[in-house]
Amino acid sequence: MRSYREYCSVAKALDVVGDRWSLLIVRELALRGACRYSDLQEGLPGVSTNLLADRLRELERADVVARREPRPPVATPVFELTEHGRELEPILRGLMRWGIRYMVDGPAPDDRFRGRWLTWPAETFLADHEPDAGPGRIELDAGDERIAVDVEDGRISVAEPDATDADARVEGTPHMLLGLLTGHVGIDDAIAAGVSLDGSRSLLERVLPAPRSAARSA
Amino acid sequence: MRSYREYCSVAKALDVVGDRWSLLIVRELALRGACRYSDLQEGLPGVSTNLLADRLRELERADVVARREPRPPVATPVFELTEHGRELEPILRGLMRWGIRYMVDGPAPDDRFRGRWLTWPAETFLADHEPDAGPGRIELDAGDERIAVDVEDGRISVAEPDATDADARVEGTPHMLLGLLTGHVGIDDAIAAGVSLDGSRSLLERVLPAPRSAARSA
DNA sequence: CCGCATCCGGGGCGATACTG
DNA sequence: CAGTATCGCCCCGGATGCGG
Repeated sequence: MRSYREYCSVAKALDVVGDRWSLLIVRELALRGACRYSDLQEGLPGVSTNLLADRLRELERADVVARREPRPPVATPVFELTEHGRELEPILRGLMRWGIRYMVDGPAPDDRFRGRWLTWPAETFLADHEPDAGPGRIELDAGDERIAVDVEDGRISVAEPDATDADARVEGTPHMLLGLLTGHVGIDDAIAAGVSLDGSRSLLERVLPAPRSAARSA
Repeated sequence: MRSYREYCSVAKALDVVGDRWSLLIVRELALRGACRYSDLQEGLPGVSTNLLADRLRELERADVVARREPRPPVATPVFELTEHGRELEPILRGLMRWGIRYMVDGPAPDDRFRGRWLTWPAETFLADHEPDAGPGRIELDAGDERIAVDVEDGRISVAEPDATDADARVEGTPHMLLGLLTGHVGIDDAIAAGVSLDGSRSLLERVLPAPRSAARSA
């Protein structure tokens, strides 16, 4: 991008990450950790391949992204955030929270979705309201890929689902799952709208936020 | 801007404020409060008039900016942030802090500057290290416009300079003033580099951060 | 197959001129 | 003062090619 040519720190930051796709590339690297070029493509539906290569180069030059060439057995380079790049995460989480209002009405007809994008909403909006109730795991399944929400000692963390079987499994559309996480949809309304809940309902109730104005129960 | 068409809250936020100049317009409105079209032009050197008009329209549609038409005696419309728009301020402050690293080497030859852009750095990096020492005011003058830093009861706030005369006045290049605020330049080095300090040096020392690695004293 | 580089078409962007 | 109008240009997007 052309520089704003302003001696202002906000403008300088945007000179570096204000380009189209740049912050979404950082989002993907922050959510995935180190990953390959094709992983980034999968997590950034809509990006064109030349743009992705261009941005990665620019971000590498600006010390936001580092490219590692693995040892000979593995041939494909791996991209990851530098420490400086990782410092963008709170800003991205801020944008996530700010943008929630544009999500509550559901996706546009041709919006793409990846389950991983629920990670920050889960960590932001969920809370353990019964810290003494012991650990538990909730699996969220929005169709394409699942995430695991771990609840323990008053803390919420998100992991990739592994062999560990969850105490509760919630399956539904991205719109409904996000509505549950943000409190815009209550459990009963979600189930009425097609969400399926297997396992411990009480574990889910333990972490969900209090319903917001738009969420009425039947 | 074209939508990213991703059902992700970060992407949706960038659909709204990811356009070129959009976040800088929000910066200017956050720093100034309600102001006129020409005020925005003055605070956004480099923006073209059609872009500014376009962005203001888009931001108004997205409920980030509100346009008020004053009563007949005053004929010119006034722009201000909505409540939703004001919620971008912590994000902009985060970008400011993140971008500081691109400022420490000084401005590019053709960078523009406005004194108001020192407001957030002052509020971020200064601190009252002697909360019981009584109130004081420091005026920062980078040539084009001044800002007043008020120190009182352990708190730092920035105001526009008025008739109140300051206890200390610091005058110098934007680069040197920012270096002082961030701790990259010590007082003595700043003075040696051409910064002029009138009034209470101790008041300045009371609020400046501890020098960072790059700041050596002579 | 993965990781890009190249090649256009279209539109966002930048600079200037102009008008109520 | 507050924009609108116009016109290039270059960035972006989509498709394709191609070497390792």
